[in-house]
Amino acid sequence: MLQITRIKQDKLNVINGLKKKRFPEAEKEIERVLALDQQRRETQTSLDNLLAESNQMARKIGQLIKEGKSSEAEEAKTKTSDLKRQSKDLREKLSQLENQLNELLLNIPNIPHPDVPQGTDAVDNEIIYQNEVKVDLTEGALPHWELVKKYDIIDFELGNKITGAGFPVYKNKGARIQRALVNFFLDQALEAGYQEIQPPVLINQESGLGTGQLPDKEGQMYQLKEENYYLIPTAEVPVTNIYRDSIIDKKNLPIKNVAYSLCFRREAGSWGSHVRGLNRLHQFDKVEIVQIHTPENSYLGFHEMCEYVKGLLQQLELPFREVRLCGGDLGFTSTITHDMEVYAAAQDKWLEVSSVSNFETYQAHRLKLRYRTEDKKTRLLHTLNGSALALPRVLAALLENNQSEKGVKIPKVLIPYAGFEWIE
RNA sequence: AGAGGGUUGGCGGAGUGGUCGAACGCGGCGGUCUUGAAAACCGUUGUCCUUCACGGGACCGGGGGUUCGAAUCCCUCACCCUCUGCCA
Repeated sequence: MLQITRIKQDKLNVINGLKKKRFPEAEKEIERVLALDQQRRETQTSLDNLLAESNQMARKIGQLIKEGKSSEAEEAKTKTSDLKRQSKDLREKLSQLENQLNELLLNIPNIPHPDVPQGTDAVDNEIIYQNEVKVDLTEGALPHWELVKKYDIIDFELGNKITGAGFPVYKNKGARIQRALVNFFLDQALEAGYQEIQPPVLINQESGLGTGQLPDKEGQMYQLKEENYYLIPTAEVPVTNIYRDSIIDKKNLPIKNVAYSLCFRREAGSWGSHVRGLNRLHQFDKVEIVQIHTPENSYLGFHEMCEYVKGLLQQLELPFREVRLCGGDLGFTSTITHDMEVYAAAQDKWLEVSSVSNFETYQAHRLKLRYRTEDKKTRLLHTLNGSALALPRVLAALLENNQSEKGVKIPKVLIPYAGFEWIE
C-alpha cells in the first residue's frame, strides 16, 4: 500500500509510475485519494476537538459529583448529550472515510523503479544476462512430459485420479530428485547466511492482506471457506508475515530467511493447451528466500539475491537468462522484478523458475513493519523475496536438456543429494 | 467437539466505573561511581493519528453496546490455558 505522504509529496512521479504500470485512470484515482484524505483529516480534527470538549465535561462532572453538587452535575450531563450525538455522527463519518480511502489504496499498485523499462507485456521485458551453457540435443529428444512416462518418474494421470489436473504424483527417482533439489537449495541458502523457516501452508486473511495477495489475487488462491483460510501461493506470505506488526532492532538487520514449502495456485483462467506437464501446476514445491532491509540497503540485498539465484542455476549447469520485467508485466506489489528463466531445450521454451523482487515499503506499510532510526523515530523497512528455486520447471529443464540414449544425467552437485547419477 | 478459566506496555504483573496511558518488578537507554566491568544509586523508557508549533485525539486481544465518564459493566468474534472427548 502506498503511503499518503508519498502521494502528496511526489504526486507527479506517482502518477507517472502508475501509468508505467498500466494502471487505468491514474490521475483520477490519485485525485480521489487526495480528496478523501483531505476530508478524512478535516473530519478527524473536528472529531478530536469535540472529544476534547467531551472529555473535559466528563472530568468536570466527576469533580462535581465528588463535591456532592449533584444538581449541577445533572445539568452538565444534559449539556453533554448534544456533544455525544455529534461525536457519534462524526465517528461514523470518519470510519466511512477511512474505509473508502483504504479500499482505494489497497487497489493501487506499487510504483515501479526508474530502471523498470516501459512496456505492456512480456514482449517488452529486458534480457539483462544470459549464460554460456549450450545444449546438444540428440536425435529424437523428448519433451519432459514424455520423458517422465518413459522412466516412470512422474504420473499426471494418477494425479488426475486422486485430485485433478495439475496435481502430479512423483514416483521412484522422480520423488527422490525432488527431495534432492529441496535439500540442495536449502543447504545452499544456509551457506549463504539464510535462516531456515518452516511456515504454515494455510494463512488467514490478515496475512494475505499484509503481503498484498489480497485483495489483488483473491481468485488465484485456494480458499477454505469454513475457516476463512487460504492455501499459500508461496512461502513469501507466511514468512514475510512473521514480521507483521513489528519494530525490528536495527542490529538484527538485514533479515534473511529461507523456507521450503508446498505452493498452491488455482491459476484460474490461465490453463490452456500451451501449458503441459510441469510447466504449470496447481501444487508445486518451492524454496523461497526473503530479505528485510533498511531503505538504504535494500538494493544491495536485491542484487545479492539475483546473484545468488543465478549461482544456483549455474551450479545446476542449466542455460538461463535474467529478465527485467517491464512496467506492464510487473506484479501488483513490486517495485522491480528480475525473472530467471531456464531454457528447456526439447520444448524450445524459456521457463520462469525464479522471480526476485523488491517491494520497497509497499508491503511494509501494510505489514506495519518498521525499524528505529538513530534519532529514535520509526521508519518503514523494505521487503524483498525471490524463488530459490521453484522445482517443477527446473526439473523439466534438467530432464529435457540432459537426456541421451543412456538416460537423463543428473548434474554433479545433485548426485550426493540424489544418490544416483542417471535416471534410466 | 463439550464445560470452565483467561487475554493489560519488550517481559512479568497490579488495577473491577472518575486526572489510568495505566502501580510495581525485570529488561532497555542515559548518568554518577570505577583503570575497565559488575554491583549500587539517580534519571529516563509504548504505538498511531492530527498540528508549522503549542497542543489535541485514539489505543489495555478485535468489533459493537451501556454510561456524563470504561482497562474495569454487557454482547460478539478471535486466540490461549485446564478438564473431558477425538486423533497423527
